Amino acid sequence: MNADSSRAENNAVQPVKIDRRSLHGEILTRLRTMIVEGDLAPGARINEVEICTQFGVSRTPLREALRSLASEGLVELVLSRGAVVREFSAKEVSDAIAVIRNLEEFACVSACTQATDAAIGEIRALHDAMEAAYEKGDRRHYYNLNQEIHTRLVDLADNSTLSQVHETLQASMKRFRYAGHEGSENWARAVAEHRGMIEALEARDPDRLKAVIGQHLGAAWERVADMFAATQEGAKEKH
Amino acid sequence: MNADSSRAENNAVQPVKIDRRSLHGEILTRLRTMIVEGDLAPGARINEVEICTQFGVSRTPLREALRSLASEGLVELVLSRGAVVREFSAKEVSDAIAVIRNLEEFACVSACTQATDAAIGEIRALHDAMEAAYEKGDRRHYYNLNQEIHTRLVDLADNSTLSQVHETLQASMKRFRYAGHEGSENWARAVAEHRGMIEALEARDPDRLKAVIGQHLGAAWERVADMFAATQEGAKEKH
DNA sequence: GGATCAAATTTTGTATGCAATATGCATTAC
DNA sequence: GTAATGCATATTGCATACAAAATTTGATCC
Repeated sequence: MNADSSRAENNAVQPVKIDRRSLHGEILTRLRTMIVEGDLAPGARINEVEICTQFGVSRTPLREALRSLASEGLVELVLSRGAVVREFSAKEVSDAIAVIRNLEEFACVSACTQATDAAIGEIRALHDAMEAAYEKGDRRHYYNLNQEIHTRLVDLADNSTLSQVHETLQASMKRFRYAGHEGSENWARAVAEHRGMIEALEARDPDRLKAVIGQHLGAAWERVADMFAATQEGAKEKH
Repeated sequence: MNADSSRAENNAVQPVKIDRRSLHGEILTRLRTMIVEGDLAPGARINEVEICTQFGVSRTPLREALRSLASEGLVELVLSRGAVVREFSAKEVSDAIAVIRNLEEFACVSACTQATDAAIGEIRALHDAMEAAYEKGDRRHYYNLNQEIHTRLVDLADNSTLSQVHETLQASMKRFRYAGHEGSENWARAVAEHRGMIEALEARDPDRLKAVIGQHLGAAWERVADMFAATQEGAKEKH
């Protein structure tokens, strides 16, 4: 493959840096993914030794990663009882989505005025890839591209604080985004909204972009609200 | 009711709720204060054993606290080189203040529509106390009340995510807020702006409140920008 | 059968120990 | 005098050890 030759070229120009990642950083990433993707159920207690043996590390770096996750709001720390995967109430999800929406709307203005054509082109490419994933019914790929598009859009505003806060919140809400796309008509609508987004961005029309994004995330919450309502009925039945 | 009196009695009889705080939580709070108030200089490396002996604890809970601070953005972790107090460039401060401003403007609408009179009254009381501190020239007290007012204003929106993100960002920028009030005319202007804020809030006029807050935080950045410019000249002289 | 309570077990929180990496310093070569 | 090299020290990252707290178990009583 080409990869080899290009790697060789890179070697000549820029000698390969040795990957030096810390264990707690690695664990942090893996745990975050596990929580966000639902491998660890909300409300579940995290048993340290269990995860440790699973990951093949000691408790020290794991605990360090758990503190970071607590700061991110993905787990709660209870004294003498360890870490618990955070549960979100309907209101908490609604509130978080409202903040995400506000941040994305805020990003619109700078994005439309100061983004380069190249950067917008990249997002368009991601969007097209996402539509392709939708056509194929490849949910996982679709979700990742969807998330990436929102991240990139915010990045266009060139505000590191904004990007970072948005990224953290988006990650903590990923679970619910997934849920909000259940049902083919919901999914179709979400794709259509996204198409409107990319078009408004290409037109560099901040007001239109704001409106589309606002609608998109407003609708996202409604879809999730339905899910919460359904879940609560299930809970009632249990009672 | 009995509950009240017995609670009061309990307070007398059981003065101290047995300290059930974790060490790392305690350390986290103390370190955060030290960084935010400038006891630890930006760019300074944090020597673990030094802080440990100072606090009388072992390295484990300290390191856990450092991970949390890293997630909050107050320190940076460099592999094999430990934690460094985060330095903010002028752009980073500007960006962060812009996000804070956006969040506070977002809070205005809900605050004006759904806050109770009592809650607004409490903020008015804080404001009056802050003005008193200003008259007395009590900077420390003034700053704390100032910060508290912004926190409470955001809390009025009753959005826990919003409150939490705002609190974290505000804390990380506290240092610069302090700096922005240097010079008596700057200080006086800031107080006047705050007076406009509380009046708009009492009038429950979201648009006016938004405008005043926007102006207040816009001005805050300008004051800080001056400081950064001055600092850079100092740096140039060193060169 | 169910409730109660104490011992046994598990799990967490903190301290300490050890190996790997970084830093500072002296020595050498030029 | 300066740059480069090797060695001693300091500091970090992770693993382990141990004490305190929580949870489970099971024996006892009603």
